[in-house]
Amino acid sequence: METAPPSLLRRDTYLLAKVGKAVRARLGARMAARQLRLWHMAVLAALDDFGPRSQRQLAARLTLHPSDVTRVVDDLVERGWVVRTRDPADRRRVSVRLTPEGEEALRRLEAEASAVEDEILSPLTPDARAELSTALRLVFDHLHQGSGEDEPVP
Amino acid sequence: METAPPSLLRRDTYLLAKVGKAVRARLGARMAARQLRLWHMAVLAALDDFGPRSQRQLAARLTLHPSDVTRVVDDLVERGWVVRTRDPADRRRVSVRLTPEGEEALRRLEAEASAVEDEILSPLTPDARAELSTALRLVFDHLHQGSGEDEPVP
DNA sequence: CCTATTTCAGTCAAACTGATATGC
DNA sequence: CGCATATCAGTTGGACTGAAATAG
Repeated sequence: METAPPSLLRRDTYLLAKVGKAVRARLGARMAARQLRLWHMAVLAALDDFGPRSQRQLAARLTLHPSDVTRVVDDLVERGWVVRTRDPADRRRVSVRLTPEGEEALRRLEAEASAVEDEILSPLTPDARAELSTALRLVFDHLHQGSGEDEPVP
Repeated sequence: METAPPSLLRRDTYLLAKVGKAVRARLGARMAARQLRLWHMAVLAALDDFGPRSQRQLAARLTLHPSDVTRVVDDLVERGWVVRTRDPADRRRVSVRLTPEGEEALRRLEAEASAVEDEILSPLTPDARAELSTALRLVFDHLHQGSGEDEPVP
């Protein structure tokens, strides 16, 4: 491959954007091989972590639009990986619950994610990889605090 | 904001994808305020680094589709930031050259990129930031070697 | 009445595909 | 003729918007 412009290669913004995109592309390709997308795994993971949730809550947790949660859950229901039930306490809400088959599917998808992770991060020593991990987590957490120019902090 | 599923937060793939997306979104928003997109800056940077190039070469350097290079260069010509000339040696090629105004524009865009970089990476110490930078570069370079299953290497 | 949740239909930009015209 | 380059038109999947239907 022709090398990219050096002035861009020196920019962490460029590298972060490109590496992030590559991660999405590689994991996305593995999901696509199973006729799935990344959001399917995210929804399964959320249900596994949090237990049954309404679609509205899933949307908030995953920063996914509610109208898209509907479609993703449609697919998961069709595969028998989750079940929808009306919440009796508040019949507007649709509670989504993971099935045992859904758990198994999630385990397989997590193995794919681990494989991509190992592949992408293979040039790093274990130490460097651990430091990258903590740095990314710091940066990620910072994104969702009032730090940006958009949200005021109480 | 509601916190994301812990099992995803532990994944470097998730963090990389999300941070990368945030970088693109923030820088993209600043570019949009100038009626530009990220590719406009990338093309300017490539011309500044490499000197005049054909559109085909720009596409290869930036991993951008040739048909999209045409449109991006259209915009840049309209602003007087680049000029198109037929290559006399091979009249199929369109040589694109940066103008002085284009250089000035690039300097301004680079300042925006630096601002986003500082904002995003602000939770890191200078040492941690330097290590992140080298780690990202290692990972990025590794992406474009035969390691992936997608790209054949000549 | 007003708000919350889900769902559906439509929009919009980004990335890619295909076809064409031109020149090597 | 084959192949490369640039351009144009069209397609596709992702993320968002707006409105309707139902329930609190």
